[in-house]
Amino acid sequence: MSAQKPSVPKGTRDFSPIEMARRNYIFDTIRDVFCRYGYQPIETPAMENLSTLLGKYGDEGDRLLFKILNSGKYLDKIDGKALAEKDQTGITRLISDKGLRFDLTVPFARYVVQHRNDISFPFKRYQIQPVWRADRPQKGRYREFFQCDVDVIGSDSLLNEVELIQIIDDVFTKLEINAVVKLNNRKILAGIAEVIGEAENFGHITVAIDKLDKIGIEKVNEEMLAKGVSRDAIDKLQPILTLEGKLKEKFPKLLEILKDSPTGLEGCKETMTVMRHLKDLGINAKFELDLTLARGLDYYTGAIIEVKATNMAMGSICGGGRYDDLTGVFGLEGISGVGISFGADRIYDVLLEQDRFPDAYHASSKVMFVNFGDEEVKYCLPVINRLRKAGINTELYPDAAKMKKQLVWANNKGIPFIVMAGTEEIKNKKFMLKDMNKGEQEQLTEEELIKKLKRLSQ
RNA sequence: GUGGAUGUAGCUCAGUUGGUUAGAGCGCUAGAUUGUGGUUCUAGAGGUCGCCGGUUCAAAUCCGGUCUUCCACCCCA
Repeated sequence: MSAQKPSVPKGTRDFSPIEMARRNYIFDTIRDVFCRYGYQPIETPAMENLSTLLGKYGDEGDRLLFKILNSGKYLDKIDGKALAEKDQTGITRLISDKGLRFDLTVPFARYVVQHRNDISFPFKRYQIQPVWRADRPQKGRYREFFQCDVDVIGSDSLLNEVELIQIIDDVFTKLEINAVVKLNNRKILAGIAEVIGEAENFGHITVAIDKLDKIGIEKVNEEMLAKGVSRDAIDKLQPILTLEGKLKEKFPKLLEILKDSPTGLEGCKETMTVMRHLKDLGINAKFELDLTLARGLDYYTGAIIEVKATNMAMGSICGGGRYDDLTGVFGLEGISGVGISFGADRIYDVLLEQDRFPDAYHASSKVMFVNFGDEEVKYCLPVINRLRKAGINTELYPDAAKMKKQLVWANNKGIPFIVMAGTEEIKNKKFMLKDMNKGEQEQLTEEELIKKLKRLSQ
């Protein structure tokens, strides 16, 4: 038997203890903030029916869905004609009816519709789970990654938008990441498309102007022209794209531009209301109106939110927006929701690159007892038990191995304290406590040992 | 899905125009030190050169395919 080289699928990763400690630091921080604002956790299955997922993320999203092959004799359903014509979409529908979830928002909408009778609206939920995308991996882009979603569903109030941005601010303040929150509104974008006379090209226009800071205005114009946007409309768009200045100056200009579009004016008003609240609250993060912020997901209808870490060549670390009709496709009309999603894996990469992980987080147990043999173990075990009951993370090395091996092991594991109890200590009813960082050691009674370690565990 | 780069010891990387026994540092194991780790010294183990095939007397080295990782596009957390 030839040994196969072990590996994990492309774009997926193992997480070792040190990585888990850091990841849990992120999850714990985010979860704490979510709870502080009264959001409640739910979980949904890794897989959903394809009918739930398809058509919610645009064509690109459908392509990136991982599909799960049906069980049983799935080939029986396929006729030779479809195979001969290589009708991939048609065949896929026949052999796969489940897929891995692509995000947490669509499964949440499904959940809300399904459990509508048990939910009292507005419903505030959070959800921290992995999602999967069949994308080609790159820096900060994985095929399996964790999203931390918070959503309010069943409330139109703009206070929800404000609250979500407060949550963003709290999370990144706690994680010590300098973040800038970019805001826009689909209604503003729709209004712009309307006033330049290209309402039907809304999609093409937003996709193109989304790339403005990346490829420049020339290429954006080229792309729009190629997609069938008229020269005249592109000319009209230029002053809007290059709108500069402070918010105070931007909004009056925008209101003037959008004066013939009720939708656009409404989006503008909404964004102004949200920003006014934010200004009054005085949040730490910078926030700005970014008219080029579009976001590809099809279901957004109102506010669009995106967060980037400053000074980092990385995609957004948090994103979201308002969706008015998402539950409608599952048969529950008139329920509007708004939510955001923190990308835990990208936040991890930012924290690692900026060296912002607290050291204390990777510690395992506080103290390890050296194993000298049966007699000594018998002496130590009850004390170890009492240390644990006192809330001190304690472990005993399982084998009576050489002292050196046991100390190296403790050292590698980052255990800060060692207890040695051999014949001498047993005779005196004492314990030798060694501080691994300072190299100092002292003999203590059990009572003193517990007291000291308890103090050091704070 | 499109285009480009990459892969040598557990890790980071050398390796000449194709040539005989593929190296270094770190890590690992043992000893110096039988109850003291993280420093030092000494010794040792560890590689079908990503995988499959081709060219050649001869391939880590050249060619083709494939997979991985990375970069750009697309899109996105």
